[in-house]
Amino acid sequence: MKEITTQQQRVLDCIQIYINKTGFPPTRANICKELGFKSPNSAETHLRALEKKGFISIESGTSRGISIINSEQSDINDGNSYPIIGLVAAGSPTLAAENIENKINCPNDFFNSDFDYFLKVKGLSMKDAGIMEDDLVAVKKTSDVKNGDIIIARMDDEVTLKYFKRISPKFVELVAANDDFENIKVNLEHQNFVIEGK
Amino acid sequence: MKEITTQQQRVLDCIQIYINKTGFPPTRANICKELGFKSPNSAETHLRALEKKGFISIESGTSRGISIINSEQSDINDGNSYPIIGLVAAGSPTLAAENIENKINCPNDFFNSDFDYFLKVKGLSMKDAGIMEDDLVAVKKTSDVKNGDIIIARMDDEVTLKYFKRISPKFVELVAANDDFENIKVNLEHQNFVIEGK
DNA sequence: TATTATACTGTATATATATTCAGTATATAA
DNA sequence: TTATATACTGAATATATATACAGTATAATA
Repeated sequence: MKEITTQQQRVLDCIQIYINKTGFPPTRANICKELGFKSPNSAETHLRALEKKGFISIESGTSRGISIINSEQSDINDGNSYPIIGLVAAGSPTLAAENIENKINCPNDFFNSDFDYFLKVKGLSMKDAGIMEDDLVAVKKTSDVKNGDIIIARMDDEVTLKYFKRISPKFVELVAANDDFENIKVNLEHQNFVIEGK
Repeated sequence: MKEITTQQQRVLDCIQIYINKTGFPPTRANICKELGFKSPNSAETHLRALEKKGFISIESGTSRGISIINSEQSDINDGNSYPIIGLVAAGSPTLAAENIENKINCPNDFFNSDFDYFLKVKGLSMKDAGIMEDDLVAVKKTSDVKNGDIIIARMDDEVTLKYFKRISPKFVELVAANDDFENIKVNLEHQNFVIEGK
């Protein structure tokens, strides 16, 4: 996705607003009126540029045949959509937009409601807790965890989903809910997150 | 909102599907092609009827100027949205549209994927299984259950969420995951459903 | 019985709309 | 310096599209 100019952004916003307001995309003339252009070709060239850069797609020969490609771009978080994040590879920043696989739309008064995003599970270390590969877990960003919580733990550059067990003020054990996996004892120099299960 | 005929419903569905697929509403000709009509006026008259009944609004003189008024009404299950159903009152039909509280939108390749709807939990009888009040459980319509499954059971006019335990070919015990609740032994004259967790 | 709503085919047409062509101007990159 | 991208005006045109008009037929109302 290439850079977008301020004018192109205005046109893109205009399209989104028009769709939100009317239910269907604008014509070239509509865009001109909204943004004060005096020639339909002004809109046309902007649309071509936006299409070339991948922000919209234009159905040729079709009136109002504009559709916005990446809805994430124009996504205002209204509290009902949560990002789904794949378990990231070594060292990657967790919440960088690149790792967002998808968005899930939830009425936010359901579930226990207090979570920030979904995480897609890789591996079967939590099998016996009913959490399987590719399941989604609702994750809340926090470091306030207690024994028995299922947590997302990051150690150096590895991310895992385990039960939390504090052994001493300085040591913590991460317990897998699958006998095939070993438990891990760790010192305390990592971030971690609480979780609500699938 | 007046009654809708089956043909008008087909047209309404067609509009919704077209919008989902393309991002903009169909023309009269588009509708004709989708539904096999041979005259644009067939679509036109249905659109007028739908407008008169309040299902859509039509912007006069505007190409593709159709917008659907109550998006709940025209909801086709495209595989990505599941109804959320409140625990119904005594004896009510479970899947009647009236009981659908809301819809949740999920990419259907997530979760264990094989379920039909969400059910909102009332009461705390499954507390110790991590299922709290107002949680959503993913429910699959089936009667093929085995011991240890968490099931939705209907007995006469009561709906409950319990562990399933078969005692004998004729008797079944419903076990609550909360010591404050009593287990229930039942004979076999009820429907039941399997479940996937919170 | 007459009327109204539904459910179409078929034709015709005014106009809404996309889209091209011809310019002007500015800034940035090769 | 010669492109290339951006950012417009203004006019022209082919066509996509809404929409009216003329029919036919069936079922439900009044």
